[in-house]
Amino acid sequence: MAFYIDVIISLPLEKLFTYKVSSNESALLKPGMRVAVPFGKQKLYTGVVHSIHQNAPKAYEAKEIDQIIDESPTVAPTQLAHWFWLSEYYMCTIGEVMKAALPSAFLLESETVITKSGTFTADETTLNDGEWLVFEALSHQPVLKVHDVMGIVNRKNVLPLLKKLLEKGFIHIKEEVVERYRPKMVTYVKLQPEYTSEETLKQLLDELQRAPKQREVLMHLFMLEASLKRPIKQKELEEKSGATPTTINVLAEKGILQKYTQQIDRVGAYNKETEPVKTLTHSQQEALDAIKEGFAHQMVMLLHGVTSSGKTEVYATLIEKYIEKGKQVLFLLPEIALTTQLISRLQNYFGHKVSVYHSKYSTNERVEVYNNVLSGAAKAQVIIGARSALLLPFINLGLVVVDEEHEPSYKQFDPAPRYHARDAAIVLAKMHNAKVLLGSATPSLESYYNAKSGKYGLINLHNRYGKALLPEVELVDLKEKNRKKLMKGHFSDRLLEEIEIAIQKKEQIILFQNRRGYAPIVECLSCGHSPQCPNCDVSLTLHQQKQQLRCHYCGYNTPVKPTCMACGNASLDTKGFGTEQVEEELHKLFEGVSVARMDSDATIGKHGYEKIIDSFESGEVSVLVGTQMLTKGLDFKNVSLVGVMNADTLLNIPDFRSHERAFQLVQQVSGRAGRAEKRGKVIVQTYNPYHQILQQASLNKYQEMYLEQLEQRRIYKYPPYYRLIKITFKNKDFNKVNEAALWFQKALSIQFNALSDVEILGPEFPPVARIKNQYLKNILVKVPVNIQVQEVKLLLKKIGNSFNTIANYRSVKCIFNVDNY
DNA sequence: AGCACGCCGACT
DNA sequence: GTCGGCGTGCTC
Repeated sequence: MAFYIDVIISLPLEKLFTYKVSSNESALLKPGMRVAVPFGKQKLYTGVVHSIHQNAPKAYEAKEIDQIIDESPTVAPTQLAHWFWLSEYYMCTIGEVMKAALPSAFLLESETVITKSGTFTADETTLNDGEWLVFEALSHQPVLKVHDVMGIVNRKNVLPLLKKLLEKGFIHIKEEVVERYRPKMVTYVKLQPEYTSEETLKQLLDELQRAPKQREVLMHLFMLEASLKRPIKQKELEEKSGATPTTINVLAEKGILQKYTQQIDRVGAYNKETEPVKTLTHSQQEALDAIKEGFAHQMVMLLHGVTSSGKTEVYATLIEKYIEKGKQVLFLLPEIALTTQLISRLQNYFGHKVSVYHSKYSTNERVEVYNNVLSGAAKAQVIIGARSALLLPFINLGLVVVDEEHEPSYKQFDPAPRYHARDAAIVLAKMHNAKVLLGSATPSLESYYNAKSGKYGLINLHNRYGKALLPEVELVDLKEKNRKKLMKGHFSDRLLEEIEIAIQKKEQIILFQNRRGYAPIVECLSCGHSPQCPNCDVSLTLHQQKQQLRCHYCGYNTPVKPTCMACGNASLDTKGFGTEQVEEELHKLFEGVSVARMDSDATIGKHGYEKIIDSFESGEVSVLVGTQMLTKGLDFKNVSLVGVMNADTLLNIPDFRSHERAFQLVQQVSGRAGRAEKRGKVIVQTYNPYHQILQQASLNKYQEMYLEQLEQRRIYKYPPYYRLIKITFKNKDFNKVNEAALWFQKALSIQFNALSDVEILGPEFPPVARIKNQYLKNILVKVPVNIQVQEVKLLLKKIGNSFNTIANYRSVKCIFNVDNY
């Protein structure tokens, strides 16, 4: 009896691959285990077992697997099912899901290793230059990797060269699989037991009279042991005593010191005291009770709670209940780096039961969290994480909390799978029979609609915590202020007055401008030329501090020149403004007031944000200027004024959600003002003070906004009435993109003639039609909710497949983006 | 995706 | 004349 397994390989390929296994192996294997399999000519890849069966493939002879990697499954059964849902719903391959879900250390790939042939009799004169160089290199180092060879001959395509060398018998080539996860080991030092008595010790120190350095090391070791009363790391000892590793090694060799290593968790355990969750206020308790009651007959609950209403405590109390039941809890956040405050609050409550997971973690750190979740370890009972935490191997999920449910960063855009973490979490929860709590001060239209239509439960929490009042929002008409000459730079008199007041009261200020750099456009007043990115269809943004012109799409940059590059005149001007300019104007207008800037330019490194946040929190900085990232979950007690420098940039984004987003953004930034007893003040500068959305945002009229926007969505055929699938075509050749997109559109309209309710828009160029030298064109497919999207997707796939068979379009990338919002 | 096979231009 | 470019096809 022959046994076979179907295997997922982390490549963008539709199919599963079938391999032969022995009956012994088939007994050992379970779905979700990793196997190393030969794939293609020689490479070994990591595959995940999908199923074990006895159906021999008919069209080909199955290869045998190389080896079984796992003793128990790396992918949990529910997780595997969820992978398939993701790949189907978001129209990507199962391999792409696998690649996203497994930490890269789990994905072993073989590497070609080149060694010198031991018994060569070949004639060296038969070698050409490149071959000679490689051969030479091998006499200096025992092994070479393909990558090294590329460096040596300074060429990319080196495989033919290696093949020649192999044929001539100069080298050996073999494939090696390396385990990439390395447990973190730390070396400790201690005194050998025989020297621990006072007598022997004294004797020892005397003996070392003539080795002062070694003696010094020992003295420091005693001191450290006495003061710290715990094992001493070799690193610590080196630092404290100023000794080199050699000195310590000598002592170890002499049998005086003993070195030993221990495995260390990278994801540090939280070892501070925890404290009980704060007692809930009356309205918080009410909300919590309603949520619990709702969960009795509803899987998803939406908590609509104004900023500062204390949603976190409600979450925490609920989470506690699920921990007590021994369930795993997933807490999703939009962008982890900015939410250190929330994380530390939750860690404060749940201590070592909390693990954090996000994309800034190294692959080794990820492996540890992954394994902890898979084994159901206590320290990973509560997972706080961004989008990708959803892909962890939960085995016993009880609750998912999605905080700031409306945040667009929950949707993954670039590499497939292009999933929405909130939606995918709901599906995952369903598979686990778990509950989902969505929370937001400004719920997304889709979620609110689902709540209103009874698909989700809806809970309102409309009292701010304590006595805090909602801030007063004032809309300032920039048109009028300009006319009356009441502007100083980009500041209106009203904003300046309020800043003055706040500074005098020693209160803090946040200014919001959703654009980085100094100015988005540099323009020559003589000839009208403005510097463009050579790789993208955008103007270069001026960054005054770095004296650079930068492209925000591809990272291209060039030094600022004092004169126009086209006509040579020194008549350069800027258009528009960014955070840098706001910062600069502030310095001029308020001398001696400390200003900090928070945007992705100012926050380099893993802890860049924290530094800025800390200095603002401590009161060191009085004014914080920043982009989007300011709106996310930051709580500052002493902020009394929030200024939105220019709200129009939010309204003019060409997207069907721009109004909803503008409302959310104004509301969210407003929420930063006046958290404690003081009533905050928000100044929104705009050229359209009578714009509905700004009016609604300033008066806190969510309901009104919701109904109005919903009506717009109905009229213009957008979610929640229609589902959207965006198809993007991408190629470096402008004409090819055009032709390909047009072909696809034609094929679509033929297919959907019968189902005339499906709408096809485009092909159209996006606002930025070329990025990194790739031209882009989009087709938007709108599917009314009464039509099965699944069928539409199948049709799209079919068209996509025939598209790929057309030689001329083959090089054009065709990307499906389901729910592209 | 990656990699091999296969057919055309710029160098010895 | 070869080396090496990238278009085409396949991977169990």
